[in-house]
Amino acid sequence: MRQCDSSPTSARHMSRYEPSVIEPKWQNEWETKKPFKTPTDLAELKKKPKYYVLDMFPYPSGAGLHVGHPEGYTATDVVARLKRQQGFNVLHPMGWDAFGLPAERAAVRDGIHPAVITKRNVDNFRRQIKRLGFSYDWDREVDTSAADYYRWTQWIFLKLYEKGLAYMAEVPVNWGPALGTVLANEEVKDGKYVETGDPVERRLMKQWMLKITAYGDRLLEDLDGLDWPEGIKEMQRNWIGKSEGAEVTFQVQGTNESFVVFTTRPDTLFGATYCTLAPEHALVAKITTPAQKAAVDAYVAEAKNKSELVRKEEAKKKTGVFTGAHAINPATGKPVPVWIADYVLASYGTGAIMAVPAHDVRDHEFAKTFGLPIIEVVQGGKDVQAEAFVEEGVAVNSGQLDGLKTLEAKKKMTAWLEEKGLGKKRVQYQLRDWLFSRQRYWGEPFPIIHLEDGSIATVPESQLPVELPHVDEYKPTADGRPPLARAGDAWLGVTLPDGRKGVREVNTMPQWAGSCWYYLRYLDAKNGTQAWNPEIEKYWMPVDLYVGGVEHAVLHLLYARFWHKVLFDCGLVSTKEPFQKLFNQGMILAHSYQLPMQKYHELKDIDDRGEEGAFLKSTGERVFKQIEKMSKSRFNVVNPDDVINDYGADTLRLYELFMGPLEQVKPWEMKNVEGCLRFLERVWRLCVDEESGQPNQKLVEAGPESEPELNKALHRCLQAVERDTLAMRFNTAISHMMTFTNEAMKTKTLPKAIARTFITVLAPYAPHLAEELWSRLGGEGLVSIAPWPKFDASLVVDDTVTYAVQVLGKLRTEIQAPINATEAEVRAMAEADPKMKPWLEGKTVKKFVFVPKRLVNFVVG
RNA sequence: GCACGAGUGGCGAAACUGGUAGACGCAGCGGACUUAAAAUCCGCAGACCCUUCGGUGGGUCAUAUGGGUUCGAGUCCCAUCUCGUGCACCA
Repeated sequence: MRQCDSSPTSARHMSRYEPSVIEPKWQNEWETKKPFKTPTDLAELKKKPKYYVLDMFPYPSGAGLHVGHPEGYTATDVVARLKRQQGFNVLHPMGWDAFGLPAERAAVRDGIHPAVITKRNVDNFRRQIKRLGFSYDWDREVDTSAADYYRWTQWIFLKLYEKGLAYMAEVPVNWGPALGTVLANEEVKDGKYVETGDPVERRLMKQWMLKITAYGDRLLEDLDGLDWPEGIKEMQRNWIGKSEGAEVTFQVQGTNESFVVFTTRPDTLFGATYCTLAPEHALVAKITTPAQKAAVDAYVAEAKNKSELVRKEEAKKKTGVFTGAHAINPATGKPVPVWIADYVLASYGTGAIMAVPAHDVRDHEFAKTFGLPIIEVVQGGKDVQAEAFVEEGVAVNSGQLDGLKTLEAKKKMTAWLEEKGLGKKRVQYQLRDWLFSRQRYWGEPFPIIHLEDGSIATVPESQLPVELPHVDEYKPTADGRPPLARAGDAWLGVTLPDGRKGVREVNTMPQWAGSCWYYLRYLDAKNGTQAWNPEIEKYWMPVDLYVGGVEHAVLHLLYARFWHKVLFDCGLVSTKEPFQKLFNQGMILAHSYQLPMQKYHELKDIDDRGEEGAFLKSTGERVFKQIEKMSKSRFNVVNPDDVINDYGADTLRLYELFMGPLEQVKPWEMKNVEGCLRFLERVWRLCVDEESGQPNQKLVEAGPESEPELNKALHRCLQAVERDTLAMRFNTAISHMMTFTNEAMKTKTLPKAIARTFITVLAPYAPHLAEELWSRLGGEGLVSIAPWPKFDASLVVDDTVTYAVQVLGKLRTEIQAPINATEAEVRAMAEADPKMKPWLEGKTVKKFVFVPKRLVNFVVG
């Protein structure tokens, strides 16, 4: 840790680099002069090109920030500052995803209103974030739990409802009888509530659903035009899970009953030797023969009770029971047995499959287990009795399909099925409709009224918001209705203008709702009459750069895209996609110290002797040192407040980015933070004489050409920083600034023009230090909005370059050659080099490789 | 099991479309300044071997492992191992 000379009498003290003095000073200056305030006037805006840089806004938890949060925020801030200096109107806002479960739990526990808890947390988050000196336009701050925000969330819900995309359905939810409430999936493990161990059951409840499946195709197709990491796009594609195939109807032998299966391989219908229904399938009870009833009932009951864990463990072995019934294979006309098995999922497809053991791994295992026939219908594999052949091939044993390749066989069979009325083409998605209601207090109320006659009325737009009512407690009611049911009749009861009476919806929306459109509210955050002004929306959208954690790869990004497309269809936004470029930062890990018995210890209790190992100070016991995700329970959370107290915000910002590539997972090393501080101190000393506090005597009023070599280094630095920053390679951008500083240390004089230009370049990364030096060096106004310097292309190239001279690909010597030397000239120089003599003497050069400005290679015989 | 990503000095990492591997920083070592230390400044630094009075000169091996393509591979291809992340019988 840094040793500070705190003696007030020391002259040095007053003139050394003191982040704790200059950082609040400049933050104050920015706060009052508002250089980062983005114009709201459209005419004003249109004078400049736009750039919208967005951070995924945080959920303000009670724990406060850890150093992982500001990693992405620092990256976007550097880009925002650079773009601003380059003359763009930059939109760079911050806000709070403020509804959510933790605040509600705390409210139930302590009897405090969740709004109070949330405000406390937001205030703390804002304070911590402000200490890093980010250039947010704080006048656009949004809070999803504020009534003037969720008013518009409700308004968008009405749009969804009007388009028929919101509907109510009976769906299974996690019901905790002991708590009288519905639980989130994350609160349930092994069929028990994680906190108390009370059992949780699946129960059907009437819930609001959003028809995201109606947008499945567009959500899939429009991924192609986005500048997103390929991995994230792939995860979304898998999540949507589009597969094309056919539905086939099977008649149950000797009855009027039939069932429909979904298959992606209609070409293998001739090989379907049995069918399998999910245990939950409605037909199971009807077709089971009396002889099999006991066994089937037992299996169904067991499957119902099987916990997730048990099913995972048993995933390898196939279980199932014969129903006693047979179905007719429509292709062969022959009866095949109908089984039930829990490897068939009720929730996917039709809950029934035709089993083709020869060409499906799972069906093959099942057939082997129960001795069912395996018939090859696609040629190309090995022995299908031993192993399923799942690839494409040529149809055999398939009547009219014989000899066709898989693709044609699929088409022909589908056409045949359609012609005979036995089936049809079908596209199946894994994507399900979105369960959109929660039985919670701390969320957006639905603008919905349930009328006495059972119909649904919406609250008119003019009467929004439907505000959260006051309730005596934030728990469900005694009879298990959501907390909003505790609100009095004054809130619950509604009489429409036409005299009809009804009751308000008591469910609330999920946390995702607010985050689905916050990027639009930032555009026009103060608008009291519209969610946003359409002209302003046209100017700013789409988001040019969106940075956040990979954990939101699927849900948040898919839900937001869905809403955006609906808004697009309503003519309310001008782009079909909200986020043009997406970048995921990697997680920051930290060392943790753990005794063999799993107990974690804080760093302050540890004696870390490096290679020797780490030991517990109190007992001398050896502890394991490991690198893990930061978490409270591992005692390895690094708080940015502490880092700022010890090193300053500029050092923290720099280290966040210098650690390594932004997208990579990497460990926090306190030791390396010091290196960043040292760099900033060097920059300080370059400009300020620590003895006197006056500008360093090295600084001269001369022009940049008085130190030509340094000027070249400056322009090289300029070029590299601009290029690397815009490519989001911040770590190398910083290293180039370090290299320039090292050069500047060596020269006799430092022309002020050079120093000022360098400070302008440093400004996006270490803005407080840059402002202070800028003002001390007589810069005009704030460096944060000073124009970005242009590098001189003629200065970044040397007149001579170093050529590597290789023989058979191995480096033998180096030579200097003029930048535009010809191949023949360079070859002659290389051959003339005395060091080359032993390598070339008596050899014939079979080939000569010349790579301009880089190397030559003699291929000798 | 499947999908995706990643393996480079003691450590975090650089290396543009195949072209001098290890920039920059941390830790380390030597020197200067100092009564001394810290800080600072200057310098050294992949491993091994030969050579030299020497801080000289030179060579070999090195980017997880084994092959391949190429004048030339950290980078491209094949196989294997390890780690991380996501998904979990999706018909």
